[in-house]
Parts: sequence; C-alpha cells; structure tokens
Amino acid sequence: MPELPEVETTRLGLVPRVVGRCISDVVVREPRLRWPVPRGLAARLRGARIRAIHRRGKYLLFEFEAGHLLVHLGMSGSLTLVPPERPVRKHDHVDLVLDSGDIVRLNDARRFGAVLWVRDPARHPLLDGLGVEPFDDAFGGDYLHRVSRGRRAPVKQFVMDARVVTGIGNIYANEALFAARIHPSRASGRISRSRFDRLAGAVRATLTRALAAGGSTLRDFVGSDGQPGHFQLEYAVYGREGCPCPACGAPVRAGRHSGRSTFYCASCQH
DNA sequence: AGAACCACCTGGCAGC
DNA sequence: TGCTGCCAGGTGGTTC
Repeated sequence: MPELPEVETTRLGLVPRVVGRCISDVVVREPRLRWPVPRGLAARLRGARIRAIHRRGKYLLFEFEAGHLLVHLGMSGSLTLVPPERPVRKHDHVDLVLDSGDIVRLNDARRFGAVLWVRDPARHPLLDGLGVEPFDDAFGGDYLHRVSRGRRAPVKQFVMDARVVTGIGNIYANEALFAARIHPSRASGRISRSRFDRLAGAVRATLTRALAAGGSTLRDFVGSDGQPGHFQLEYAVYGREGCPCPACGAPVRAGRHSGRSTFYCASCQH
C-alpha cells in the first residue's frame, strides 16, 4: 500500500487534530511488528506534547521534545484518528491516546510496519541513508543522471531505490515510467540527461496527482479519516495487463523486475 | 559498490 | 465448501 502519497495523505489528515495535543496513554496490543515495539512507550510519552508530524520518505515522525516516534506503515498499515468509543478491530496493534480523547490507531494486518523511538533522526540508521525527497530542490533529471552513471540495473529498480530517491514504490514507479515513456527494463546508466528530466517531471506529476486523489487504495489503505483513496481509478498501466494503453491502445504488458510486478506499454515506452 | 535473492506476515483470490 | 498455491503497496539483511 503506502507509498509517498498515502503516507503524506495520512500525515496531512492527522496534523490538524493531533499536533499540539498531549499523549495521555499508549496502548500496545501487539508488539511484534517488523521490529518489536519498544517497551515503556506509555511511560515515556504520557504527558508529552506532539510538536509536529514530519514525513521522510515513507516514514512518519511524530516530534516530541525528547525525540521522535517513528511510524512506518509497511505494506498493509494505516493510521486513523478514531473516537474513544470505536471498537478495537483485528490488527489494531497500537493506540496513541490523546488528551482530547481521540486515538491515533495503527492497524496493520501483515505487521511489516514499525513503531520505534528515535532520539536523533539525523543519525538513525533507518533514516540517514535515505536519498532525496522527490519534491526537494535537489531532485531532478540532473540528480538522477549523475547518480545512475555506471549502474546497470533496470531504471525501474533504480527509481524504487530509497537510497536514490524516497517514497516511490512499485505502483508509482510503473506509472511514472509510463508517463515518461521510458521502458522499465532500460539500464539506468544508459539513460540520457534529457530523458531523466522527463522522468523526474513524471515522478512529481504522478505523485502530485495521487496526492490530490487521497492516494491509492487497492485493498486496505485508508487515510486518517478512515476513507480510501481513489487514485487507483486513474492508473494508466499498474495492474492493467492486457488493457489498452491509454496513449496508443496497444495492450499493456506485464513483467517482473527484482521480484516485483511491472506493467508497461511496449509501443510507448523505450 | 552493486545486484540478486530471501525473509518477515496475513489475507484474498483463482483453480481444483 | 474447502483445500492449495500464489500474489500483494516495503525494505533490511545476506550472499555473491
């Protein structure tokens, strides 16, 4: 599920009703996420004020005076803001109970997500190796061109590499490569500067459109208000094997790159 | 350094 | 109806 647009949708939904509130309790029903949820979170956070919610790549960072609570949604996670009387459902693993009474609730069927305490995000191993943000000024065709020199891996793998650029997962890699008319198998080190300009623009345009649609919901993603996104209705190629390419009508083809499904138009993308 | 592959986990679906 | 096998939005770790 959650790539940059879904994580940012979650963040934007939480900010108005969460930032400035204090934590009154933390309830951990299932600590076995990707890494164990640290013990003693409730004792550490009770009474602490949430100063801001940041996003870095697909990570959310709840900022407190003493450090940050890092949340990752993995493949199937969602964070919703629910009233105190909302019944607990299956896979509701962690609650942040606010002094307003509202609860920030993490649901994650597959438990690939994470909740960790991070004292210094700038020096945390999960964060300090991350590449540029797609909407940062440092990101662009020039950057992609420079970083890709000498690399033989397919460009799809390259744009999904969080050490290069963050937030782009399988769906948006497929969609951005289609929009840029670049074949997903092309060796990243053999793509010209001007085509990388096109790709960088396509990445930003695709993410912007997805964000405007509240992200994508294929199965279980919901925003902080519990509502699904609807960008999946606008996919040009993802999950559309055999359907006509929206640009030329040729059937969309499917393949695989490093274990992930790839969709592309063989006549538009080179 | 870069690339290929596995691991983690549950749920949904196709096929029998 | 129910079983089996496969697939899924992510990413750290191991191996070559």
